[in-house]
Amino acid sequence: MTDPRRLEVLRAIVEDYVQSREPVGSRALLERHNLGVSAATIRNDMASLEDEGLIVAPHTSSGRIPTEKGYRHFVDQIGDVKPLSVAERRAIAALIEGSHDVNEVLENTVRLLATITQQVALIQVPQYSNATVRHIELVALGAGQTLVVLIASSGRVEQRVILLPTSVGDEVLAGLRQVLLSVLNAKPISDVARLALGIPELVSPGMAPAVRTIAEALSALARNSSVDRILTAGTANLARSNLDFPLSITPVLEALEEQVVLLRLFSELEQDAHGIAVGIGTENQYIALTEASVVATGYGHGEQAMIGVLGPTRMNYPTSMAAVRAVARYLSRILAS
Amino acid sequence: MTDPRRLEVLRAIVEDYVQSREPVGSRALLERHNLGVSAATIRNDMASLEDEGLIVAPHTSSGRIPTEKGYRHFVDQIGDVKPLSVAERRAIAALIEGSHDVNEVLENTVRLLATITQQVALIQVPQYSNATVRHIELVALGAGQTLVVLIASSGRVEQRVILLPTSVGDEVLAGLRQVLLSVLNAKPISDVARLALGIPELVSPGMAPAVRTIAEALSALARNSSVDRILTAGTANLARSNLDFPLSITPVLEALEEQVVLLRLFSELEQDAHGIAVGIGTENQYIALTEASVVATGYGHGEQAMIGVLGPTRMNYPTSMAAVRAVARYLSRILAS
DNA sequence: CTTGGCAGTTGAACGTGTCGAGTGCCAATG
DNA sequence: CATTGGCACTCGACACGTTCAACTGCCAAG
Repeated sequence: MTDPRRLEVLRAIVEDYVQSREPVGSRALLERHNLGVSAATIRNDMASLEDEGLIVAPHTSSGRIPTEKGYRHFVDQIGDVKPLSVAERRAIAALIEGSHDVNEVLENTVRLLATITQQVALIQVPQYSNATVRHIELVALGAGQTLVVLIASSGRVEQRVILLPTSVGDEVLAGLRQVLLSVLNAKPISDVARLALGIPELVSPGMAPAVRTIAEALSALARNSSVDRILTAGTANLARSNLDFPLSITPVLEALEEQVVLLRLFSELEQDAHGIAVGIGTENQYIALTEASVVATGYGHGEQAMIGVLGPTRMNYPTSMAAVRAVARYLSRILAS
Repeated sequence: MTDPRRLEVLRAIVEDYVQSREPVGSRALLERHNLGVSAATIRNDMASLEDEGLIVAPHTSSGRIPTEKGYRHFVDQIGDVKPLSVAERRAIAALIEGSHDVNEVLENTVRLLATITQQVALIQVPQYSNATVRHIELVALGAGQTLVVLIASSGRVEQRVILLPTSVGDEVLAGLRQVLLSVLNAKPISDVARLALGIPELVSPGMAPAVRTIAEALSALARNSSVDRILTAGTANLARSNLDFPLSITPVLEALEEQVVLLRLFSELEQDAHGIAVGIGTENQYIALTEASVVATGYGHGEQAMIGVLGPTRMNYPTSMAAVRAVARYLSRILAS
């Protein structure tokens, strides 16, 4: 399958089908693209493409639509990703730079990506595996309830309210904080759970139960802090492509509410030569997403996290790839500054 | 309209239509409910109900379906809200009690409510308007970046990373923290913005610019902290009731992504005698939600925040009301402990 | 006020015929 | 040997007509 004209025909079929959502026949193809050959020749090429499983005819006498394999060939064939329009790039710059907090940047970014691609956008909150403990705070809330705050060097803040077995005052908490910090400060987050175990032995026996409770909370927070999260935006766009999900968009919406599924989805993708990963239909392992495609790429320091869009298999891949890549680049730049 | 039989007929029509999604005729009604009268009598009653605008016939010769006004009568007519099943109540107790953090409780609760009602669930994060400043933390992140953390007595934690005009070390930050706390500690969150303005004058002129930046960040955090948020769950359930939204579920999904809309939706509801608020169709001001209904109730101290479900106008009101009320009660109990 | 019956209405379902788009194949051609 | 024009054939979409079942509304009788 190296015949350049056949590749061209495949490309034309994908483009037309993506736009019209209707099977495309040989004649219609001729009208919209000047391929320099007659309809009959196209038909022969189409027959070959069908033999190779790249396109398929829904019914005996109707136009062809691309198969997953066809989309895959189409995507692999894309030489260079076209840049975004000036207006789009300006919108990206304006919105991203207008945010303060890291979280705010991510939220605005994912909404923006959803808007420009008209699809569901996903962004993984960056994980700093080498983050260390920057600070620990204990705050008495009254009635024995205490707020435990763990601040990581990455800027991530985790909090939890716990109930201490013995009620303690602010000054005691301040002392405890010193003990905790002496052991944990500047230590890797990943070591917190282990180190926290030994802390109760450092204090007076009377305080040990309270400290044990706090240590457990810190372990949980540290674990939490190293758990990935994924933000989504534009789920409403899914409903618009209702017709593209033969059965229903329900399973897709359900999958979008399951962080675990999305994380696995991202982790299973492999980036191609352009640094963009595309998962088409059943290439995505998760059953609910076998009718969907994902376009994603890494961003940030060492591409530690991913950003991407999710839509129907019949999606405009070039546009999505361009948007995802452009947004990821801007985002990386902002985060690095 | 005080004829008890007619009310009974209305109730039967609503129940049947909610279950079958099909216009209900006089004969079908007789088969499913023993009303003690003949079909002809029912027909007369139906004619009266139609005159009053409580039901309507989609086409000349077809069964009747309830109008919004009909649903409203139906809901108002509900005498007592039936309790949940033992299994359901056990599930609520288990899930809610298994959470640590306040936020975790809310997240689990809203997911649970979505599951048992098979609808979209919404929960407003409680607002403590009388919350005070419990703690302020400044953490140097390097490269002049500083993390500002504001902890409220409500347990809410707001954070933001800022860029200081002059780079300052940890020990200086500790001093600044003392100054900030001396002014703001235990003050109402609502006063932070005003009080923070005067702080730069309390420090040496050299530090003033840095402190001004911090003060601005604190103002923003305080403002943020008194902004309501709404968590949602079960959006996938919307897709299942696709047929109940004549046009499309797109506008509804869009509305669900807009916090402002949801807040206004909640704020416009009025609770009835049972303490449950029901907004039916166009009773909801927001255009995208005029085909939807909301069932909600307050929870927590003084019913400061609301929890509820959103679904098609053709929803099972008694079940939804029961679930919302039960979940709200459990939640209030947990939060109070 | 209720009831049985009857005429009238109407959307849904189904079968039929036509139309257009598209394919596959084949012989002819450069 | 790839390409081309032509032709027969297939099949879904659409429009149309018919039938069917479910209702309603009304009326006269109980």
